[in-house]
Amino acid sequence: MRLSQYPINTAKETPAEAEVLSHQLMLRAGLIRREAAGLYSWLPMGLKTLRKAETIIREEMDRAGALEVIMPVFQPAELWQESKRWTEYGPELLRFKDRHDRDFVAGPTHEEVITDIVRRDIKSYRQLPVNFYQVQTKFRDEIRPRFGVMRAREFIMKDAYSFHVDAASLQQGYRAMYDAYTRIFTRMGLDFRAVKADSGPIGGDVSQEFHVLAASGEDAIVFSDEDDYAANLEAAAALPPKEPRPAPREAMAKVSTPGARTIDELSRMLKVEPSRCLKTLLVEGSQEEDVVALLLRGDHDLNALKAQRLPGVATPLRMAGAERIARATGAQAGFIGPVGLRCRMYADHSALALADFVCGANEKDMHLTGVNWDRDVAGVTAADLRNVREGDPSPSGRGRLKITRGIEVGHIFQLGRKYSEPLKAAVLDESGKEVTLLMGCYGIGVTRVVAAAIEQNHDERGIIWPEPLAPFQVVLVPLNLQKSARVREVADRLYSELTASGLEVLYDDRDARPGVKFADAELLGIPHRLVVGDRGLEAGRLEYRYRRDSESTEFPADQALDFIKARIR
RNA sequence: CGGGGUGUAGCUCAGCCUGGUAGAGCACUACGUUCGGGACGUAGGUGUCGCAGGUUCAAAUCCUGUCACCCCGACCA
Repeated sequence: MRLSQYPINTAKETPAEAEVLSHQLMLRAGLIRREAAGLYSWLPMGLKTLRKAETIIREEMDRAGALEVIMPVFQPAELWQESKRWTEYGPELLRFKDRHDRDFVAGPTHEEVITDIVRRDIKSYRQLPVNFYQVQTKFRDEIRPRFGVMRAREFIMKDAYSFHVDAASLQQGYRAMYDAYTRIFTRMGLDFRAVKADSGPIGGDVSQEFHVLAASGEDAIVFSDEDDYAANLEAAAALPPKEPRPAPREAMAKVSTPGARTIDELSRMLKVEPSRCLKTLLVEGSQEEDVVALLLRGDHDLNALKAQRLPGVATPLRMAGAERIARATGAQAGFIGPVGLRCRMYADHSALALADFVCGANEKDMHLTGVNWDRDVAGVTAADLRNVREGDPSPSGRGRLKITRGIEVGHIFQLGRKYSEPLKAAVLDESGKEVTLLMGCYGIGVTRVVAAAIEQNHDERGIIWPEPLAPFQVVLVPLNLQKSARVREVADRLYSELTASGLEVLYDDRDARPGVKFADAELLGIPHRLVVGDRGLEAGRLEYRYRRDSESTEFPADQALDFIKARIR
């Protein structure tokens, strides 16, 4: 492609709307253009990369035996009513009516539609297992779209759905997708990790996420330093401490702690480590006006997902308001404690291992010291309530946990009968008996992958595309092209040769100064740069530089094709 | 949705407090010089000052409303 015929608009300045690096670079490089909150156009250079990602995904899905389909973006409400998600999904589901006043949704995902297709077309176990996939625009009316294409409202997803007669087949299909995803992200040249996940609103039993590792990632992921255990922080189990709880030594005493509303303030005022204080959080119960107390060590954080799974706790988790707290305890937040509290109480395993601890006295400006379980507090249920921390023992039993950050680019689920049951997708088995199908679903955020690739691969000059995703493999930079007949002749010939040999070459034949061309080549992140200049040609040499390198190398001009080919991939 | 903030040229922003001719840099067009790391000169085009109402002789500027967008918290590929 000749750059003179390829309108690109690179910017030196960072647009004010962009917060994260990938977003800034995508705008500066002219890959995308924002149309409205969370809605983006993909311009030619950006689309080239997007298509490369799609191609890798298609090849690997096809290789895994999945069949490509396209389903409608807009879906009839009836299907969503049948699966109950019409009411369960919430405001993220964009709903609208057509001219006949019929209800529709803009598809955020396609479990309902694919299940509808399968229940009508698949009648026999002999047609199973089967896996359908599509690469398609999805719409989720995110409360707050941000980070550009990373969390947009409209985005492109590869979604796949597999159907099975029995659990063994489902596991096999799931495993095949796990392997396909591993190949996909490996081929894309990304540093990624598969982690145990929470299933969220899609539902189901088993699920794993694929994360591209990047310091700016939105998710915390944890892994063992000794085996292959890895999980999303929100799904990582915190093991109970091994050491038995020490015996009580102190008597319980009430102390005045004016204004000490946080663990930090309390810890400073009483000169007690946060780990010896008890944090008491009141959350709304599932019954009207009910509250539930969650008890944690002062230095630990509540894990909302774990908490909202407990019996009696409202879903989604909501902290109790000031009025409810006052009604339940007679005090205000900051001075709550389990002693004498009469609501349902769950205590984290580590909190239960404390002896002689400090907690709120359910009285303004008062705390209790020397508090002990059983002796002073009764009726507490043990539970895993907290987020794990770096250094905690791994739930796998081997090693300690490390924490890093990741961008979720893929998610695979074993859904079981969550959709096939309500939508009545069943086939006859070999004995002529009707069996409800088991289902798996598998998603990749294609547009997000592109952003994640940049988030993981950039420097102060711009994008550094992993080669499989780069819009062009080679950027050909002639210097003083307009004046030097020799440069033009060599560059034109090189361009023809390289292109004819199947390489994707971006030929910067603009009438621009060298600095401009170099800067754009680096911002755009083209992996291989070939410079043609009079200075080198005097000695019969060309100059080559790999985008990640800081130094250039020279080589004989007549060996360009071999030289480049040896360095591709 | 709650809290904070911003809307002025394609982009980054100044001007607003204290009302009186709408600006700078980048980008864009033409010409000339320059040409191995984001050049320079000359000339040029570019605006519903987010929108609507109000106050005033006069509003980018003051007042009211409204819309959009961005940032911080609960969701997801």
